[in-house]
Parts: sequence; structure tokens; C-alpha cells
Amino acid sequence: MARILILDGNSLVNRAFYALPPLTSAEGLPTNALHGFMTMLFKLEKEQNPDYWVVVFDKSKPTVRTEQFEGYKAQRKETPDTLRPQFSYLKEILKVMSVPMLELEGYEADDIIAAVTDRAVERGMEVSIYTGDRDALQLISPLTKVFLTMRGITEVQCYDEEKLAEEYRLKPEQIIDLKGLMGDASDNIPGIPGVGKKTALKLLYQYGTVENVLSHKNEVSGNKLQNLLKEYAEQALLSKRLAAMIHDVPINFSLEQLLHVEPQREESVQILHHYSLHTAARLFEQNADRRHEHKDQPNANGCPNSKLTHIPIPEPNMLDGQAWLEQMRSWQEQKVTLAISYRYEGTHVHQGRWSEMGICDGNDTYFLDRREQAAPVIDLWHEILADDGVRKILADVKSLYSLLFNEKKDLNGLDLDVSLAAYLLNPNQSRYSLSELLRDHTTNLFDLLAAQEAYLLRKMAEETVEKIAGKNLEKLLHEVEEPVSRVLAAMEKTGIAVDEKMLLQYGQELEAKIQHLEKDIYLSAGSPFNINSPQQLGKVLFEDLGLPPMKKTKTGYSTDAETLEELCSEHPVVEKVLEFRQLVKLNSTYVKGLLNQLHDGIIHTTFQQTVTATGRLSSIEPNLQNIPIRLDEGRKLRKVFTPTKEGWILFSADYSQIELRILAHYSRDPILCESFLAGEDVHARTASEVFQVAISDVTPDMRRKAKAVNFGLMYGLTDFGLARDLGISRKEARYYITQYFERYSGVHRYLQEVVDMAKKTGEVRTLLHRVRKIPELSHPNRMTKQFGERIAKNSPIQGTAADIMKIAMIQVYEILKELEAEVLLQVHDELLIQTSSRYLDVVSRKVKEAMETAWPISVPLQVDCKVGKNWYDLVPYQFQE
DNA sequence: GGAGTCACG
DNA sequence: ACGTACGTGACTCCG
Repeated sequence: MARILILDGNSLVNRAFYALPPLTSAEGLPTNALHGFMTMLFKLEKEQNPDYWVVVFDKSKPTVRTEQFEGYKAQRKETPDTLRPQFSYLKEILKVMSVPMLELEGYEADDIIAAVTDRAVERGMEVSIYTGDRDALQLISPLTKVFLTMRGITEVQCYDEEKLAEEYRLKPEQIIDLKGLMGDASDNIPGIPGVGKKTALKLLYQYGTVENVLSHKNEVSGNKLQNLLKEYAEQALLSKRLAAMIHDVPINFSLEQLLHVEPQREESVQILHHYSLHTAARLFEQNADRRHEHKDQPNANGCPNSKLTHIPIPEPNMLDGQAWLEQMRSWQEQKVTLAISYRYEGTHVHQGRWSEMGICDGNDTYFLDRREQAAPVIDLWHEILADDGVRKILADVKSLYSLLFNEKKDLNGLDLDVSLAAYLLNPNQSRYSLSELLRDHTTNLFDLLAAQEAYLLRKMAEETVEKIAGKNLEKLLHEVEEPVSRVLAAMEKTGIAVDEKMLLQYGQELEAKIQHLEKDIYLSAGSPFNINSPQQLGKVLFEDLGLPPMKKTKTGYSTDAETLEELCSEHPVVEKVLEFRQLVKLNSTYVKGLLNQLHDGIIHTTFQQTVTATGRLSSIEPNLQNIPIRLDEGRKLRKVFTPTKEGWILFSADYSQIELRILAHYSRDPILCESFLAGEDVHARTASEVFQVAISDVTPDMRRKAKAVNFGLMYGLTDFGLARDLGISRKEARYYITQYFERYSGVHRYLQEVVDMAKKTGEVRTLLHRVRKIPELSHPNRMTKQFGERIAKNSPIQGTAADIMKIAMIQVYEILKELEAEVLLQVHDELLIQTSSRYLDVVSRKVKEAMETAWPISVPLQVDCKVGKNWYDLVPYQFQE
């Protein structure tokens, strides 16, 4: 299939300009953007080997859009003087090299891209668009992919229909609806004020288009949103028009003009060197050489020379109802292993159901479309999914658990979750979905169907199994991470009840206080301003009111709580700002944030199992791992969290000092170990050692300081950090640290050893072999290297605590299954459980036991239990001996 | 989309 | 002289 490469010249040149340091040619001309663009161009030429290509440029304003809306791109800054000439140089170079260019007075590069794409697609070409502009996503189709530059310009992300669906759950044509609602600050497209990405997506999931949203504006939830939709209806429609690319551009070109032709070699090299683009010249010659070598030997399939080695994928078998039943029965009888990929309908795994599955049994692949099969087939398939004898290879098993739990179905016989495996192999990546993993393992760039995915999944699984074994991660994967997935899916499914009335009431109280404070602050400041804007606040405090600036950030004055606290005595407004901030935080993040996620009185969070570099979980939409507790105003919020069932109560079990205990275990430090073995107050004991007084003579202040030292140890203590935390001098902090390490020499030795070992191997491991690579350790920058050292000290401790908690969760889940009780939340060292009152005693006894013995270390693990009717009113619980 | 801020362990 | 404690996620502003 013929392939065309379309490059958005303006976007890429701009990206290159800002991503690279200023460079100049031998004669002093600015060339950084040229260098970036040309390097990328040759890289793409090599990778894609396009049959056609074209670089598209904007032509000077005004464009058709500024006629429609005068604010369009009005906020854009002037092109810098060092950038503007580079456009002319670039066009000169491209011309010499016979790279086709297109531009048109009054139109933007985007529009020309749309026109070229249409033409190419009509001819059945594969289209690859390179740009930094997300607007281009609207052009995606089965033949068209968009490559967005991420950081800098060489890192690109490929978006096809599937990737778009995965990231936004939108169709390409809905991109303009998205912009219509949320606007686009970079183009000064207004959208609807107050509607951001999340709201916009929510509306689109429900109504599909801007027009449809507007015609149902009376149905959407929230008065405020309804009013916004009414007030800004016109603006939304205009914004959508502005975001839409113009496809019928009056431009004359034929695809033949865009053919990739062999350039004039001498002239090209010459002009590249003229601009001192030596790297680019080298790449250019390499590409030319390669084409020369392959010129006379076209490859087997007649396609243009492709470096890509596509894995051939067998055609999926299409079965009818009877054939499906027979096939499934034979899988069940033979106890085969199946690789399964899945798709679902609905906006969320918590409310959707699976729609398609791709299945690979080793020899063949199959495609199961739920809509096309009668109930007996689907029922039998569910039976197979629940059958422990039929082993399954999957990616992201937790999502499939969720989907099946929604329908009260089950999944058993997990053989391998490649997402979890990939995470264990390298927890520093960001994405572990099947399509992302396949991108790394194969060079198939096509839009994959579920069946093809299943085939590739199976191939990939073979490699994955070997890698996991090679790194000694089998037990961690199969006995910890995979079982925990089921526990998490169950916890998410159960959810936690939230008292909506109480939350609304609390929100109203906050808003009243906020309004009051706001008035006070305006009076003190002399005029109203946006207190939420650090920039405006900085101006008011440090310019208008003349307070002494303490710290600076990259963009201006620092106004964080730490800074403001020091300024409290200088002006009464400061304290009010601090309180204002606190209340606004509570109101927007917690009251409003939680209300947004509350449906039928229950909140279902999502626990992410493949996010953190240390092995901890994370919680999103909403984050239930950071509900306030430290300050009482915020802590009250916990009153709204209650059990989901009548007559049940909340029970919490948290590990006491688990990280410090793990440090004791790793270091075998005699004092620290003894302290835990004897059940002492460890912070008091540390104070007595550091200050050299009897433990009975330790004052609260001494204990506070010792506690900060113990705390800091786990993070790779520095004198600066400790001094800041305690509000003391660095000298004093340094003294405490020296004293500490003198007394706790085992800890000192351990921390040195772990860094040494990390430098040797480039990685650290937890007790259960969880591994984290630390590339920072070999970085030339001293700061970065020190950061690596702190990671080396912290990760084994934080990670081991995470490992132990995960084991405990699996055991607790099994225990509670047999009782009337369920795990609701995990907050790193705490489990929140709901139980019927009559099981409280047995639950507490067994949970405590399981957690304390989950993975014995050389000091005891201690778990504290509390119980209450909500998450605020928890009191210590002592079970009957 | 990045920066600033702040909530948690 | 420089910039500094580990791991997260959500909200807001602003170019």
C-alpha cells in the first residue's frame, strides 16, 4: 500500500525551536529549529520510507478564521527574531532537496493537511501526519494515523482510532466537539468557560456532539452547568466551527507532485553544510546510500522497501453459533490455554460490559462478537471464563474482572497478566495497556482487531514469561500482583458509601466561610483580585502591600503555605489567605470532587496497580488515598464515609511504623531492632540516643525532633530538609544527623551499602525482589545523581512495605469471604473494612493476625485496629482475649 | 500542558 | 555556587 507522510511545518519548526538550545551556523545564523526539523525529517524518511511526502506551512494572516472570530489566535506572541528567518532557510533547503511543500494565502497548515489527507485516502493510501497540534486528531481514520510530538520533537506518540478510543473514548470526528466545549487556550478558542476536559468528555459520552448537548441542556446534571450551556451556546457552536479543519481548500496540487523523488545529492549536502547542519547531512547521506543499495531489489510483496518487519497475523476464524459451541467445549475438555483480548462498551469499566473478545488458542485465532451471538454461546463462554481449568493469558486482568463482576460473572484460571508482568519488569514506564505493549514488541503499526491482538498477545507472552523468570519475579507476579488484581476489582466494585446530604451541607458551610474571607481579603488588599491565582496573589502581597518576598519560583514570587506562615506577623491578610486556601481546597477538591463521582450514594474509586515506581498502589477518580486527616477542619470530611450496608460498621487496621520496622530489618541495627522488639516508643528512644538523656527525661520537643529524623531517614535525609522541616538551622540539623548515625551505626552502614549496591547494579530490589532501575545514578548532573541516591535509600523500604501490604490484602480478602465483611480501601499502610457488627470481633482478630504475619521480618509487625460508624469517628478496638 | 499548590502515606 | 527528603492525584491558573 502506498504511503504518504505529511509534516506540519509550522508546528514542528516551532516545537524544535523551543525544545533545543540556541544554535548557530558557522556564519552566525540561528539554526536550532532547522537542526531539529531536518534531523526529524531524515529519521522519519528512514523509518517510514514514504512513497509520497509533503511539508505544509501556514501563510501569513489574516486567515479565514480570523474573519469568523477576531480573537482567533489573537493571544499568540510574535514569532521571535531568531526563529522567523529559519522558516526561509528551511524552505530554501527543502526546495534544493526536492521535498514538496504546500502553503496557501488565507489558510492554515491544518486545512491543507486535511485536503491532502482527503485526496490520499481517496486513492487508498496510508497517511501519516506529523504535528504537535492535537487538532489533527480529527483526521484519524482506518487509513490515517496522527503522530503527535510529545516532549521535544523526537519523541512521538502514534494515534490511531484505537489509541484515540483508549485515551479519550471518542471518535475522531468528536475532537471538534471536544474543543467546542472545552475550548483551546493555545488557539484562543473560547469554548464554554468553566467547562474543562472532564466535563466536556462527560457531556460527549452522553450526548455525542455539541449540538446534541445543547439541545438536551435542560437534562444535564448541575444548575451551574445548565446555565453555562444556555449562556454560551452560541460560543460553543462557533468554537466547534473554528476547531473544524476546512477540507475544501482552493488549492491546486496533484498527488504526483508530492512523490518522494531522489534528490540532487551534491547540492543537498552542500546546502546542509552551509547551515552547519552536519548531523542532518550525515543522516541524509545514509538514507540516500540505503536507497541506492535497495534500488534493484524490491522486496517480495512488491511494496516499497520497508524496514518494518511486520509479523504476519493469521486471519481470524469466523464461527457460527453451533461451531462456537463445539469449539468452546473442546477448549474446555482439553484444558487449553487461551490468550484473550477484549473490548467493552460504556464509558467506564465500572459500568460497562465486554463487547468483543479476540481469542487465540495457540494455533488459531477467533473473534467473538457479543452482538452477533445467541445467549447459549455467550453463556458457555462465561462458563469458560469462570473455569479454572482453562488457563488465560490477558492484559490488564483487573479491568476484565470489573467488567465481569458488573454482570455477576467470574473469571478464574489466570495464567499470566502481561500488563502486570511488564510493570514488574520496568515500573518506570507509564503505560501498560495491550496496545502499548504490542507497540514495543512488534512493528505492526496497523489498526489491530481484537483477534489479531490476541494472536500477538500470545506471541508476546512467551517472551514475557522468560523475562520474568530471568529476573526472579515469578512469585511476585503470580502470587502477589495477579491475586491482588482480583482483590482490587472487588474493592472497587463494592465502593464506599458517602452521605450526600451531609457532604452538601458541609460544602455550603465552607462556601459561606469562603465568601466571608474573600470580602475580608479584598478589604485588606484594597481591591478585589483572584486569590486563587498565585501570580495575582504575589503581586498583591509583595508589590501592593510591600511584604518582603522570601522565596521565588520559576515564574514569580512563591506564595506557598510555608512562605506565608513566615509572613503571618507582617500583615493580618496573610493568615486569612492561608485559611482561604485551606477552605477552597476542601471545597473544590473534596466536596465538589467527591460529589462529581458520587452515584446512588456510592463512590467507586479505581486503584491503579501499574503506576508507581515503588510498587505502591494509587487511587484515582476519585483519589481516596488522600482524604484529609491532619487538620481537624478537613478531617471532619471523613464523617461522610460510611458502610454501604445497613447495620454494618467500619473497621480500620493500620500497620504501625511499618517502614521504620523494615529499615530495622534491612539494617539489623541493634538499637533500632531492640527498640521494636521491646515494644518501646521508638521516637522517644531515638531522642534519648541522639540527645543522650534517659528515656524518661525525653521532652516532647526532643521527641518531635527525633521523630522528624526517623521520618527523614526513609527519604534519604539531608540537613537542609531536616532543618526546613523542623524550622532549625542547618548546623543544628547536621548535628542531629551526625549524632543519630553515631548511635545507629547499623542504619548508617546499611544506607551506604544500599547506595553502593545500587551504583554497581543500576537497580534496587525489595524483600520480594520487586526491582526498580535507577538511571539517575549514572547521570552526569550532580543533583540528579544525588536524587538517584535518595531513591536507592527509599525504594526498597517503601516497596517492601507495599509488598507486605499486598500479601496481607490477599489473605484478608480470603478471610473476609467467609464472613460478612469486605475490604473497601487501602491507604498504603491501612486497610478500611466494612463488617456486620456481629462479626466485628472475629474480623478484627483474624485481620490483625493476617496482617502481622503476612511476611515475617526480624522485628515484629504491629497492627492497630479501630472501629466506628464512619471514617471519622473511629476508636481503638481491643478484641476479647 | 506546565506550573503552583496542597491533600495523603 | 547550587539546590536539596520519598511516593502519589486533583484542582486552578495561564500562555
